[in-house]
Amino acid sequence: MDNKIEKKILLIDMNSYFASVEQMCNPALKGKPVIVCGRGRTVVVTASYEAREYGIKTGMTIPEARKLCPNVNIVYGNLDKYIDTSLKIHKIFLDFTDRVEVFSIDECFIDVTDVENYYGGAENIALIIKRRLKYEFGLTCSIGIGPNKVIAKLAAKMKKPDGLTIIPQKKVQDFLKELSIEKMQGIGIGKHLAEKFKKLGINTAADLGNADPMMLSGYFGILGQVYKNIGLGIDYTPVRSYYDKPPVKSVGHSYTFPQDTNNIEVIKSYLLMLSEKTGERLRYYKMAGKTVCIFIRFSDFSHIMRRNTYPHYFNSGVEIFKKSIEILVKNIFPLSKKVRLLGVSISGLTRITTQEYLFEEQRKNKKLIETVDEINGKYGQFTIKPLSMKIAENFGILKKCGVFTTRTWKK
DNA sequence: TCTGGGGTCCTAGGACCC
DNA sequence: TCTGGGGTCCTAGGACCC
Repeated sequence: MDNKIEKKILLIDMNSYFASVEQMCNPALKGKPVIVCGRGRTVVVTASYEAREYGIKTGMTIPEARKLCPNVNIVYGNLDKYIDTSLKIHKIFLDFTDRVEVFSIDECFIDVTDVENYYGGAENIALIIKRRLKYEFGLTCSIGIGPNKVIAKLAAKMKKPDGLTIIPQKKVQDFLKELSIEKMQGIGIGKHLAEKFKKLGINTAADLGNADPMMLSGYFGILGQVYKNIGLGIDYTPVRSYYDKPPVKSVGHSYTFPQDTNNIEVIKSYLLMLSEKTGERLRYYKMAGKTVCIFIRFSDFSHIMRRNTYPHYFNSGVEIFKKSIEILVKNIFPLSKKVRLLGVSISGLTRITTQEYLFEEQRKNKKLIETVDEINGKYGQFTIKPLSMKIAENFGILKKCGVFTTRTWKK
């Protein structure tokens, strides 16, 4: 790169975000062990730092968490609330620059290179952000500052909660020398890869940077060079503007049954529900797709994925459902094992305008679908629902398991 | 009361066309 | 009148992220 100015990139990582938002909304939970989870057969999605002190971690089952801390407060997650809070938090970042890239619901990169001088430097910006988050939301975050996104991300992980870690360019090499390969999770080097690297004698980030490129490309193909760059602390990917969002590539929903099942009628009913949810969200995004993918996890945790691409685009729940059934009948039925989880997703997406409802049936249904979406958007998902979904309800398990939670797709 | 749900990207291999 | 190669699209599956 011929750019000689050292970039100043922040990664803001909200600490135990979902649990902290719950504590902020309900003062009775403050200072107490809290876990946020879904309904049904679920796991801990986020644990507050008080809960972590008992050894509770993300991904644990609820009974496991209870065993470690019998008095743990269990909260059912409310994604809308977390999204709304996120959007408000982003406004703080946008006060400095629009170079704010949303990395996930609780993480943002901010490139302050061009504006840091107005605020007394990047570190000062980080301190202002921390103060405002604490004062305006009662939330803490860990911030990493580095010359690129990879280093900023790694730096943010150094101190949690409420940390601030700065790694300027001149300190990068020392930092990488100390960094074990397991601590590089979150930047594309997961558990499997870390193990593979260790077998090759690569134990630190610096080892990865010094590894023979031919050897790396022999094992990992074109990704070899990518890994080497990570090990060298090199990363040229820019921080995108907040207003320049990459297009959605796929949309889908999945559901774990309360009990494993091989009842075809039950499976079909849930498939319809998942298809409707997927269609509703596609329409919210003003998109349509032509590839339908069915994912099934069996009771023994093996899985199967089958997809099919169709010649035209569609976004109605019923159409997604019909295609899904086709795929099931052709590729998956008869079932050899009971089904644990069922997922539907649609890809091969395109943006659509009103005129692009190409097919007669879709055009006829368009008004009806729009009306139903409007009512469901106002009064909650599945206020109006297809008759056949009643089948699943008759099994008395849909409502119990929170399938009918209201979800609107703001942003 | 063992193991969620939402995504992205990459690869290998096959079909098909020129 | 034998045989290859490039390009593109598609599918299945895996690794990875939060």
